[in-house]
Amino acid sequence: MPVTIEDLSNKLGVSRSTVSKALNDRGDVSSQTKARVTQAARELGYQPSAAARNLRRQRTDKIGLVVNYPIFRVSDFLAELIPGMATVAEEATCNLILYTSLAGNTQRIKSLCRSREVDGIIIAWPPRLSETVALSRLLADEDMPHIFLPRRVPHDDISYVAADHVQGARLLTQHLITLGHRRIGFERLPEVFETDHDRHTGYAQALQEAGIPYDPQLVISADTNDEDYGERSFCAFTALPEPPTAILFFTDPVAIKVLSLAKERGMRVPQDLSIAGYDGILSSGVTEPALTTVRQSTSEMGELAAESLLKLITDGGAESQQHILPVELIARQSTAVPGEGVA
Amino acid sequence: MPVTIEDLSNKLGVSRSTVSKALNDRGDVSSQTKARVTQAARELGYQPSAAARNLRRQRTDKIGLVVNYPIFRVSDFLAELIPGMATVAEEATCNLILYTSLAGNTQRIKSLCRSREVDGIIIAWPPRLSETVALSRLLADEDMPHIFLPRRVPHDDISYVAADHVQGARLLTQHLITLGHRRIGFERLPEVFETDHDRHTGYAQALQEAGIPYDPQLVISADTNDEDYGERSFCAFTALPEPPTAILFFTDPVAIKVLSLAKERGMRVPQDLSIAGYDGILSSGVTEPALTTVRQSTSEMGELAAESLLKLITDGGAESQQHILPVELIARQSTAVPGEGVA
DNA sequence: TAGGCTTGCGAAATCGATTTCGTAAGTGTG
DNA sequence: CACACTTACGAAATCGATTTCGCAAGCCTA
Repeated sequence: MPVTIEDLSNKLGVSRSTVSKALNDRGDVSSQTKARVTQAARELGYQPSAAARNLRRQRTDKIGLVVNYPIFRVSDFLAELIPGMATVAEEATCNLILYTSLAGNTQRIKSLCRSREVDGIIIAWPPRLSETVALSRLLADEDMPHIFLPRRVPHDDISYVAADHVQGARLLTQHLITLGHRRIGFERLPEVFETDHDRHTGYAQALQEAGIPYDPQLVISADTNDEDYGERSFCAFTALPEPPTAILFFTDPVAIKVLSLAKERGMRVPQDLSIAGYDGILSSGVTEPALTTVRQSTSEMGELAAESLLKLITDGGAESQQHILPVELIARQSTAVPGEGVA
Repeated sequence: MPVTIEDLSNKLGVSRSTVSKALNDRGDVSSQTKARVTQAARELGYQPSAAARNLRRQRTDKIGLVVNYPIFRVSDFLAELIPGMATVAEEATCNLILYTSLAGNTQRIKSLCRSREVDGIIIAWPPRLSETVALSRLLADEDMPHIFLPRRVPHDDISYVAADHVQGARLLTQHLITLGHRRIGFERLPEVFETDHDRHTGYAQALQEAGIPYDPQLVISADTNDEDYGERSFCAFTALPEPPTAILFFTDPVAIKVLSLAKERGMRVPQDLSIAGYDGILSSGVTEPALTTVRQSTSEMGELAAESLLKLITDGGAESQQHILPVELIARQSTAVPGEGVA
């Protein structure tokens, strides 16, 4: 049995209240007594019971991360997200609890709130906007501080951390235009509402800035019924009467798959076709050719989300936390001047 | 304020004890009362306070994962490990708490034990064997169930989950021998005691089985003072009077780095040199040439660790859990018949 | 009908901390 | 010297559940 505050108070001949106050700097205790208590606590290796403390304080110093496991398992998103998040939390003497089987289950999320086993929740799964809003309302009703990730939410009162996808798509498109491309294919993923919308905006902006007319034929919506949608998008692009000389795919994994697909069909990347991905996953750097992509710093996103949630917790959610992180273009060998190889 | 058991008992006109017993199937309650209580609990959305329950039950239904963040951040190890682990835990109505800043800090680990905020601990950082043993003793003294990952621990009373590295290195070596290699370089990493030892055993076994004499010159200990040790190992191998025709590197990231290094020096892989990695990280599949490697299923490891820890918790640690998971050879294009390219 | 047994429920103790509030001793002031 | 005021401490309430134990009512049996 671990040492309790009672053991300490018995040993010292003072009351439990005094011990507690001494250890928590509550004033109201003479400096000598405090010294004696501190000393004895160290000697006995006293550590307050988390459960007892949580119960009395109505606070757990834990934050929850709700993730959608099947979706994130494929990428290294979690690997980058979690450690930074946990580390930031720990700097505030808080810990991260993982919930991998709550995504989409409103009932169980409500239970989590009522059990009060966390002080706040980070939601990292990509639901539709309507679900996001409904969920946010639910959590607000339960007085549970929360923040969404990694999508922008177009509501003033909902907190989120996201990346600047307008800028991301814009940078990629500009990069291709600078290389001399005029027909640039753009893959859309309408399920991912705000992200898709933002990227499309950035793509259109870059075209307009360069005076290139927007051609709807070059914008193809992926059909995501199964995992192979990348292949179908690719075929749709190449089947065009006048195919693009460069294509922006929605994610790196898809672009990487298309890389080998193109090779199989005897198309050379980047000589015959420039290809770009999105996200900057680790693998994108080691393909042949290495993939041009946009990197969003997932670890920063995690850290910022944790910080913001901690603020929401302490401030009582006075003002919502909305953060858009800058992204970075990583130009590599999968994009080049049309018709030419790498320099 | 959330609904408490008191609210429920008031509303129903029964005592708190009865409510608790009804909801926890403690017998001692008539079926009608139980029905009324259950019904009312559902209506009011009652969920017991985690803190109160933890305090009384002396159990939290939480397990801790202690990781060494800086080391694991580079790979996708965590991304594969954590979700499976968390999911298994959740199937047993348990959750995973992450600790990223405890590795190596004995004092804080002891505090974690005494605060009793978790029922058991999974330790996933690669300390020396001596540290592992000392840590295990400490945890045992604190009555804290625990299990180590991902290394074998040569002590009967210490629980761990690891991969079969004897077999892993053996498979790789056999694969190269089958291709016709006779001079196979082997990179050692002596810090990683058991793992290094096991792999070396597997390497030596395979050589012996094939009747190839063991040449100590072909076995090079990496000098891991900085991150670029892969380059130094590679140079050491190529500087040999009679260099190997194939090299087994200790990890995939190192092997991948060597892939580009070799290319820079005008060596063709696999025609001039076969290269193999170890671990089967995601990136290993997309390099050019794709990397031959040994895959250990990190997700299975996580799941098994969680299961085993849960057993240790319920059984009171009656018998230690020691598991060695099989590994799988993934033969790809970075290895080939010496002098020849891919088929 | 007395005695024993089962059934169903509630009062109270308990888990281990924090926090409120009351009070005795000491200190300073006019 | 009387009176307020500060200082240091402890008794007791509190957080919200679970668990122990005692008791009353109903039932059965001899």
